[in-house]
Amino acid sequence: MLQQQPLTGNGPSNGRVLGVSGHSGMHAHNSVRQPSQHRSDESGLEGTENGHETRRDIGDILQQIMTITDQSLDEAQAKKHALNCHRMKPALFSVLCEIKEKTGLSMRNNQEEEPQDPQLVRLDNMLLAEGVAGPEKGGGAAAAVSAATSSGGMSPDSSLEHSDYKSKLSQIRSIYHTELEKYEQACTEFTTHVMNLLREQSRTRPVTPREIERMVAIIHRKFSSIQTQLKQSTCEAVMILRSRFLDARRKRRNFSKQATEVLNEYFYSHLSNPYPSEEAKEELAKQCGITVSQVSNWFGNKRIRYKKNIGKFQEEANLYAMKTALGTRQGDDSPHTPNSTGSGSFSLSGSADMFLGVPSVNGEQSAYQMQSNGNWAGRNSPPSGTSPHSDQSENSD
DNA sequence: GTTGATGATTGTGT
DNA sequence: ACACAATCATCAAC
Repeated sequence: MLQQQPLTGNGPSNGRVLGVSGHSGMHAHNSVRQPSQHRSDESGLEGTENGHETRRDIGDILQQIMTITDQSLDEAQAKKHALNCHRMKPALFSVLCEIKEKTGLSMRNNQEEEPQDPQLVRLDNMLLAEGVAGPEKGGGAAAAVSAATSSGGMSPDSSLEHSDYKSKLSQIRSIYHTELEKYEQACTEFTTHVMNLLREQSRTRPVTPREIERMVAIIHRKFSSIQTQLKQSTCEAVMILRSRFLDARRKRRNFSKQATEVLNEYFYSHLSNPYPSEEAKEELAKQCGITVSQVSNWFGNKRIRYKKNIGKFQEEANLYAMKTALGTRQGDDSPHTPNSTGSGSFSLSGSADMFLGVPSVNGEQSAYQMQSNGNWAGRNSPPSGTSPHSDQSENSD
């Protein structure tokens, strides 16, 4: 790039070689003019000096630029001013522009506007959904809470947990916003600083608006990657919080005694085919104050556990069979039962009654409720269509 | 603290 | 989509 010119050590008298007025360029080590050269043969760019002279002149300027950082602030400022006023400056500037154009093109190809990072979009969406990002006091948190608890019955202390959750969430939220603000502020400050620098530099070297733009974009990219990290850790914090407070599995609540009773009554009174239809599930859910999916879960668990250890459930089965039998004889004293036993074309005859007189504990007696393969009889028929609640008067009141 | 009960989740099969 | 089976995580009694 820059070829160092041989220094002649000719002394301060050559200081005005740059044609710089006043005090600048007076130092010996900056004077590179050869004594053998005559000013008269100068031609070249301005047409007043010859080629040799011009080249050396350029060399002088470049040399001065190179050494400008070694000088004191005042000296450097003075030199800068001198350089700006130098007659060669426009020419040098245009050369620099040309070089820049060439290198700039290759750089530009490398980094055209990249598509938005999908991960960042996901993070943003999540933070928005959780109520961390987005408008203040948004319904996000509440929505998240309700979404998380929709699968389970609202327990009495749920509101207390929610307030705890909310306070923790808002804590995260405020930290997130503070940090974000800090980053943004730092980004703005740094951008301004860099832009000022570039503007300053544009006096001595070509700095295109596009270059400034690119520099700003680079800065923003860097800062946004930091912001992404912030978002990521915020998301993690929210997830942990959620799992801690809202995971239904963690906050399992036993169903009320009454609800369990209703479910058990249905189960044992439909033991031959304990697969409630969708409507029956809805009805049971309503009666128990739980969701349909909880009813499904309960029946799923009950079937499997009953099947695994019929003996253990024998007593319970007898109890509910008795209840059901009593209920049918004396009228319905258990208003919550699906009450399918009354005209049970299918249920009672095949289930509840039998328990009253089948004491065998090892479970073999139940083979006639279940098929030999362990499946319930009727399981293969369409579950909902053949549901034993066909005759039940669900809206008994 | 241990243990059995229980509601929920997950993976698999149909 | 639903059921089953295994498993997890919590509750509740001791």
